Amino acid sequence: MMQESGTETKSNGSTIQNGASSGNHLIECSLREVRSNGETTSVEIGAADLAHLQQQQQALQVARQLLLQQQQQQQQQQQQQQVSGLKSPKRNDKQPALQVPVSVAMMTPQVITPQQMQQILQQQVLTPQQLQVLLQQQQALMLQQQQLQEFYKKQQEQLQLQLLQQQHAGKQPKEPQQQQVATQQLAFQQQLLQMQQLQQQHLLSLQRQGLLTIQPGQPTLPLQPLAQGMIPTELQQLWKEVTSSHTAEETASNNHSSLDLSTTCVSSSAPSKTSLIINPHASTNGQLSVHTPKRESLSHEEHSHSHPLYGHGVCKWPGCEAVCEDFQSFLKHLNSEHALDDRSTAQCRVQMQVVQQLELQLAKDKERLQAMMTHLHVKSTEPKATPQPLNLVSSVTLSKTASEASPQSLPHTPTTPTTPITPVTQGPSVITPTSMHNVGPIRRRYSDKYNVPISSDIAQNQEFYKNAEVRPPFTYASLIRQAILESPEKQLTLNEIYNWFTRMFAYFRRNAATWKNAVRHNLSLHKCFVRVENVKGAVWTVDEAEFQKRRPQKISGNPSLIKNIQTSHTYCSPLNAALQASMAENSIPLYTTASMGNPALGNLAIAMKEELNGAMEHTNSNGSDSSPGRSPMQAMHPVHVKEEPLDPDENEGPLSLVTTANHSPDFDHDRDYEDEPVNEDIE
DNA sequence: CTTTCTATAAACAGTT
DNA sequence: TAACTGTTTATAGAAA
Repeated sequence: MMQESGTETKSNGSTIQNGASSGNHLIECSLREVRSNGETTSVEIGAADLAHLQQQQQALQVARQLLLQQQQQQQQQQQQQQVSGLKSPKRNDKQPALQVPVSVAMMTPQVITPQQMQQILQQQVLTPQQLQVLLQQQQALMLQQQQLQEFYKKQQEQLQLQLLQQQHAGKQPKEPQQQQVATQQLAFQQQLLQMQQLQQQHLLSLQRQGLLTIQPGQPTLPLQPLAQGMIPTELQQLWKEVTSSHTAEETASNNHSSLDLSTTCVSSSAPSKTSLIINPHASTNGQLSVHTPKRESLSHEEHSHSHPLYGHGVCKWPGCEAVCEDFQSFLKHLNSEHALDDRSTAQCRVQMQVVQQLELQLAKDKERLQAMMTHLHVKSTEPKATPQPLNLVSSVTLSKTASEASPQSLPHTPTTPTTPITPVTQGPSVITPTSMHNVGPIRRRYSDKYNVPISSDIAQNQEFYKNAEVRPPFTYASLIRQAILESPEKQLTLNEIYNWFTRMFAYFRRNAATWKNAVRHNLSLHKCFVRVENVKGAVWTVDEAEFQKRRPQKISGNPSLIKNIQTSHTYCSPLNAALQASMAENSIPLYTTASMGNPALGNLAIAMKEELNGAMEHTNSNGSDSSPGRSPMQAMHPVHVKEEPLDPDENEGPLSLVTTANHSPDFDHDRDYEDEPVNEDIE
């Protein structure tokens, strides 16, 4: 395995070196060159950055190990739950006649097969209780942020008024007023601090539960950037404004501690002590403040927020919005309408994906910010994330070689897989694994994804596939074809195909021997792949007609998924509403940065719609019928989504359609974010 | 139960 | 010679 990646870098290294010998400015162009060659590498990294990168890597490794441990725990729990029903997976011959399920053997720490990893990644199994808790936490935090914003605005108005009054009334009554102002100011600041703490805690808990991995780039102090990232930038700026302006006017006469506070807060998301000590309010209710977030201070309408699913007399359950006069009726409503059933479960799943997507987004933006700051302040070039064989996980898999293996594989800038990470499941598994998404036998059959065309799926979930080591739900043949068709010339060498795989899918960054063999095997086996002798050697092309011949076998997603969707497909509309609502009211306001234009969220929605839609079509055509007629989903998509406005080049289309003359080398679609080419060394 | 498709593993030969 | 590329065979699981 290491061997494999070693050889890979070797072959890549040669091309890089060619570039390197050409001049000193290579760094700024090497990326492009390399990419256009279809090479995947990050050798263009400056030697000065190695230390930094290694730090990052170590941090990530720690995070990953943590994650793996949790996943193992989860795995074990699941296995305990389903010991009986286990289909013994593959390679039973290696097992003694006892018929010990292979998975039991895999419970051994540090030993996780790729299949298991993948399965773990895809399962997303949570107990409803956990889901509830997580979602509540999340929503509570968001509510708090909103509250704080509102509160802050009010306070700022008040402040302005008072300042004006002061100016008009002369300086006599200065003291009491100013003290009042200062007190309010402090209260506000303290709330912000508390919120930060809460967010930190929340993030930490997410991390612990495996929903979030530690971001690279903050090897030493993960907390600080995390907290910063969680604060809406607007809010932060406002805060800064007010503190600076206020202190500017005030410090002359008044030596209140607001200055210290503000500076400490702004510069480093302050430790809790300072705020608690300084703030008089904190001293009164400080003991509780950490765990019961500053509700007291928000006095008004606090009841309405005592439950994250209840606000403004409306049930906040995604897609519900039922009006509840008081909290009691809300509780009643909650218990009756949102009890634990398929529907709620499905909604939870959606919500979880929303949250995960948001977290992924957040991680990206933080990374981006980090890169920007790094670029502006330090000279460092933070060469982001050229997809690189991520040996971390695989080395963990290798258990023993892990410790020594990773350090030497230098420029891994691990892109962070944050999306589908399964937290530890615990408690009664009311939801059987089979009722959840993507659970299957360890060796899952990955035929082409039901109905969802490969190119659109890849395009839409590009980030996901790049970062999460999840096996793409397409056959090797489909993937190879996609790789070839994406290339400008519609032809690729074997090595270029390899590189496409590793570039596009984190999953293919390990076990190279296996999948490369499979790729070769597929190329040889399928008539649709034609080998063409070229000047430089041989390239592979696609015989589309042949490929289409082989097409009829395109069905089937995961049966469990479909079953699950089917049971809940009548709720598609609410789900969708929930998704949109979530994005509208929660996420978007938080992302005031460049990520606004980022299609990731929209893509999620689309992908999920497709998922639902595809599954439904499948079930409908399956004859299972059951009055599919008035599914809300069909109202939304009367016809199956062949439309695919996002990507014209589609499977079914003739090859000529696929030609994208404007397609610059095969990675212009990476624009979305991916690998910050921060390499511009302007010195 | 059979067939087909796919994944995986591996042997092997030719080429670089 | 070793690594890469390409072909072929065998086996097994999944799905139709």
